Amino acid sequence: MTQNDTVTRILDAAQELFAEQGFAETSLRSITAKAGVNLAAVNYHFGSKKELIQAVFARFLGPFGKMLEASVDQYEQQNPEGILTVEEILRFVARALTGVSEGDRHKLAIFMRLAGLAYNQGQGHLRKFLQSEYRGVFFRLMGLIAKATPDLQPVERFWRFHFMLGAAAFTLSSMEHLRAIVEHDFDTTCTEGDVIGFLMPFLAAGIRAK
Amino acid sequence: MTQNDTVTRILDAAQELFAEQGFAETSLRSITAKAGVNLAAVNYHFGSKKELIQAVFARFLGPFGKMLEASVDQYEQQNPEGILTVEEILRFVARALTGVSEGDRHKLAIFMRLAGLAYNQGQGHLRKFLQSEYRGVFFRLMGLIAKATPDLQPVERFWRFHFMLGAAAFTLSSMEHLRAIVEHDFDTTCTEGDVIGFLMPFLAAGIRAK
DNA sequence: GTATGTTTGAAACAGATGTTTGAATTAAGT
DNA sequence: ACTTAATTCAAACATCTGTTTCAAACATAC
Repeated sequence: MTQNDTVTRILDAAQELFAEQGFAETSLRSITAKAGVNLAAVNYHFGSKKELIQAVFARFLGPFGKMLEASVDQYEQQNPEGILTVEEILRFVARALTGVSEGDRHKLAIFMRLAGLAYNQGQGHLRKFLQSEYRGVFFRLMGLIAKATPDLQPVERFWRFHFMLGAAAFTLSSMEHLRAIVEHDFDTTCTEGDVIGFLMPFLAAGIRAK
Repeated sequence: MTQNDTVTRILDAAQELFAEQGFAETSLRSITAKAGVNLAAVNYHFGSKKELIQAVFARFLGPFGKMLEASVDQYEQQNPEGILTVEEILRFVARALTGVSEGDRHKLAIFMRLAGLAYNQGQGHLRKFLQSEYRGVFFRLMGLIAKATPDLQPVERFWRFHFMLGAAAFTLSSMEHLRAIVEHDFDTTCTEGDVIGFLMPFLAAGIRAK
C-alpha cells in the first residue's frame, strides 16, 4: 500500500507492456496508467526510464541466476567429479527459467527480449548492465558446456554456444507472436513448456553435430 | 541523379542507422542528416517513416527472393521429382543471401540485424508487410524443408524452422562483435564464410534431431 | 521562352515524450 | 500531538518526434 506496492505495480505494468510493445515503444504514461499510479512515480522510485527497464530485468535475472547456481551447486556436491550432459545442462537452465517465471506468462519473453537486444545492440546501457549482472552465470554455463563437449574445438564450441543462445533468445522473445501463428495455422495450442520441449532437443542435437 | 539519388541515399542512411540503433530509436532527422538531404524528402518520396522502413526491407528482400526462387526453379527443372536435403536447402539460402549482399561486406550483417529487430521490436506493420509481400518465398522454403523432413510433425517443424531462423539472425547480425571476441579470446580469425560453415551443420543437425 | 510538372528547402505545426517542480497528502518517529 | 520524512499528485517544462506547408529552384515539354 505504501512504497512497495507502487513499485511493484509499476514493475508489473512495465513488464507486461514491454513484452507486448518493446521498450522504446512503451511510454511512461501508458505504464503509470496501467499501474494506476501517478506519472511522476516512475522517476521518483526508479530515477529514469532506463533504470526502470533495468529494474524489470533485475527482478527476473536475480532469482534466475540464484536458482541456476543453486541447482548446479547441489548437483556438484552430490556428484563430485560428475560431468553433466548437454541435455542435463539445458534442463537446469529451463527449470530455472520456468521456475522463476511461473505465475507470470510474460516474464520469460521479457527476459529473452532484453537479452537479445542487449546482445545485438553494440553498446548502450542495456548491454553494460546485462554484462555486469550476467557475467558470473554466463561463464559458469560456458564451463559446463565445455565439459560436456570435450571433443569440440574451442572456437567452434564458442560459435555453437551462440547459435544456441540465438535460437533461444530469438524464439522465446517472440514466443507470443509465434504461438498465435501456430494457433491460427495448425489449430493447436502450444504452452510455453511445449516450446521449450521442442527447443531443447534441437539445441542438444545442434551443439554436438557431426 | 535527381530523384533516384535522393531516394538511394535515404535508403542507404536509413539502413545503416536502423541496424545500429533500431527503428523507433532512429529519427528521420538523423537519417536525412546522414544522407545529406532535406528532412521533408522522406515524407515526399516515401510517404511516412513506416513506408521507409518497408522500403529498406523491400530493397533487400526483393532480389533475395528472386535469386532464391531462381536457384530452386533451376534445380527442380533439372531434377524433377528430386528431393533436396536440408544441407542443400541451406546452401541455396546462403548463396542467395551472400549473392545479394556481395559488394557490400556488411550488408548481410545489416540485413540480418534488421530482420532480427523486425521480429523483436514492436513494428506490427513490418510483420504484416513482410508476411503479405514475401509469403511466397516463405512458404516455398517451408515446403522444401517439409519435403526434406517428412517424418517431422508440422508443428514441431514450424518451431524448428524458427529456431534455425533465430540462430542465424541472432548470430549473423552480431557477427562483427562476436568475431572480435573470438579474435581476442582464441587468437584466431573467423571469416564470414567460416561462421556460415560452422552454422550450417548446427542447423542441419538441429532440424532433424532425434 | 514560356508554361507545366517535379523536386528541394526552411520553417512551422501539432502532438508525444521523459523529466522536474512544488504544493498537498500520508506515514513514521518521538 | 507535534515534527519530520516519505510519498503522491496535478501541472508545467523542455525537448524531440513525424508530418505539413508553401515558396523557391529545377527539370521538362511545347
